Amino acid sequence: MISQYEQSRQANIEKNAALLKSLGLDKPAFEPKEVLRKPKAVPPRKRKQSATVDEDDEGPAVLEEPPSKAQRIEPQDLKEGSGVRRSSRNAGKAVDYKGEILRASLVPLAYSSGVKTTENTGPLGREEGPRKHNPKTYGHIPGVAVGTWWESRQGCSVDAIHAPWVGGISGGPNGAYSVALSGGYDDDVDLGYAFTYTGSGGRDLKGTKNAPKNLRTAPQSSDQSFENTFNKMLKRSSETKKPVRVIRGFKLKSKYAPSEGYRYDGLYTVEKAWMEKGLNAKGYLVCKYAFKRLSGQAALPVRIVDEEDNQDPVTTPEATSKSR
DNA sequence: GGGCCCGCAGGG
DNA sequence: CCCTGCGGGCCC
Repeated sequence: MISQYEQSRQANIEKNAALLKSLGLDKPAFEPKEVLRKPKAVPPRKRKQSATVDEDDEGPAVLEEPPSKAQRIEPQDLKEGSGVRRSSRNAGKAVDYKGEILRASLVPLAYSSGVKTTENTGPLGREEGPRKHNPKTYGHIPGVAVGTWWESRQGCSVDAIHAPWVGGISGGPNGAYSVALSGGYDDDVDLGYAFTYTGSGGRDLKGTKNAPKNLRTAPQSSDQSFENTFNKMLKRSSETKKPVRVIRGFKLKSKYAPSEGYRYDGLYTVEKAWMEKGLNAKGYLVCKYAFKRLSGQAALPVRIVDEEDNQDPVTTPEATSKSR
């Protein structure tokens, strides 16, 4: 039987999906010529028109794509790995179990997740060190290709793709610079080329005086609003239509989520901002946004969860079996 | 698995 | 300085 939570979730997902459809975002606005079979000379023109880097345009962001065939990963590997997706910072920690299998099949995993380049490794060969670029800019970051993958949010920050280590939204007066999709809200819909996103705020991070929490994330405990700094920035994005960098994380429940770590998925615009009842016990209001992927970017890798079921609103295997 | 605490980057 | 936030490590 279906839990109450799951029921509400499905209902919200349907509403979000309907909204995307009403905006014409239920299917790609373009035929993914991105799915290049053979790397016949990448048309140099298309990068210029849409995936444009705002104002400054030094070093056209590399839009080269990872080998497309490598998008598949062994289904059994994925299954094995699904229990140990904890961002793989297992160094020095019990390394036994399935983690090793993950490690062993690093190549297909890397492709499914994105590509790790030398550009995003710090001086120690890790995801740390000083920034070379300013994250407070709109559009691509020079030298960071769509599909670039990091083990943790720190790497995204160092490479100026998404500055905050925790926060989902980064931005300024003319709109958001970047957002992170990391499964914080279970009723967001992800179609890859479009998705719905939930704003921030309305969570009780500090607890009470007697029971201080000092958390970084927490359940919804009040309404969100567009007065919230970050929600305001995203709303602004829907007006200015400035491109927003998007990263997807391993916690996201979507077939477009990397199996581990975080991946840069390129530029999107915010097509609409609205409010609705969120997925929480009291039905607190949340700010929602519809994102649309700009054309002419490298194809998104797709997780093969099941040979059959590769439908759109994907729930992870464990999510379906678990009730709340 | 869940709970807790922490550093950190950003915005005001 | 203050506050926040779709992390992450650790301990149980």
